[in-house]
Amino acid sequence: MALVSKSIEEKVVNNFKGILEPKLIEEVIEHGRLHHAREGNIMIDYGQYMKELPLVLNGTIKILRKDQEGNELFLYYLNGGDSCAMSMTCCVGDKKSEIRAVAEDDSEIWMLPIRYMDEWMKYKTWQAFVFNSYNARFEELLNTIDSIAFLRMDERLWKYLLDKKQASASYIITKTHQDIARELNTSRVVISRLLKQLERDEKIELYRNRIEVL
DNA sequence: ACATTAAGTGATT
DNA sequence: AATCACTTAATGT
Repeated sequence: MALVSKSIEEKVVNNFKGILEPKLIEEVIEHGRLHHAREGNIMIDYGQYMKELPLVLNGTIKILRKDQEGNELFLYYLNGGDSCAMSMTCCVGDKKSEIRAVAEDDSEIWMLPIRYMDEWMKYKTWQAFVFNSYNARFEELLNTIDSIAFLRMDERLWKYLLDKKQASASYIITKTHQDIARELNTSRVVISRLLKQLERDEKIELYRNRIEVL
């Protein structure tokens, strides 16, 4: 236990020091377990009950929801140091998940049994963490809503590329036009055309299965 | 060499 | 912005 978990503990500490008080971090380490998600793994699915609260250590988790017609709609990304506000509500209210969480890259997640959600409210830093998680997600959601409601597709696409670049900390995005089209709920042809235009504007470079943001 | 899949494009709505 | 119909390019077998 000692040798193997040492580095894992360090990861937890690194992600949450300054956010959670030392005493609480000890508890977080003691009661959680490491979950290693491979790229493409569905971690939480629609209608599933939440029994653990995920704290993302590294990697990127993509949060999606399904609309009436069954189209998948991208909501936001979770990165290291983030938690999922949706699962916080679900835990407290014993509700089913409204969202699907998919690992965008290989990711490490620290899973905490939900019963500690309540117990740890005695920690001021935990209260703040929960509150801030809500706030951050809420703001991201507003941004996403704005972009759907008010931005034209070319702006949405550009924003998507920048988001994606940010989330993966890389200029290279390995996705097909079809993949992107699905996430933005449009057709591949439209994405191809807009990407071509972005390339003409020298904002990106296009290759097969790969886009480089300049 | 051939098949399959990704991407590019004009025309139409 | 969506769809169709078709072409071209890249990749796998």
